[in-house]
Amino acid sequence: MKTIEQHELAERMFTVIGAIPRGKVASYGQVARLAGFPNYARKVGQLLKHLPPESTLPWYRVVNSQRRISFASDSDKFQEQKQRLEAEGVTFSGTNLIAKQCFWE
DNA sequence: ATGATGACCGCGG
DNA sequence: TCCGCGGCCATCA
Repeated sequence: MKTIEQHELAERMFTVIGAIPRGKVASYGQVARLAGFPNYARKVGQLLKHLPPESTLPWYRVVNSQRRISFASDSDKFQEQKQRLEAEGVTFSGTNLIAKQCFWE
């Protein structure tokens, strides 16, 4: 993939993520597709991973296609993401499965 | 150059 | 629902 497109890819993916409404979630794959880069779900994760801590981007509204948080359930990151989502009204089942609150069906 | 590693995905069993 | 497997694509040792 060309370098110039890399920039476009990141820019568009951030735009898409920023468009996810409060209380709703979207999967990595969906973000990639809507950004115009199907098959780049892993890239989304890679970008969020390097996101600066002070970023205001709602990274926590991105979960995997199984409607689950992609961090180990015992990790701090998992707790943080879950807490942020619950603060917006997102509900989890006992097995940490997120209720059907996907932005894009 | 090559193989391992991810904040992944979809299909089966 | 829970696993395993193959496919996917960039990054790094």
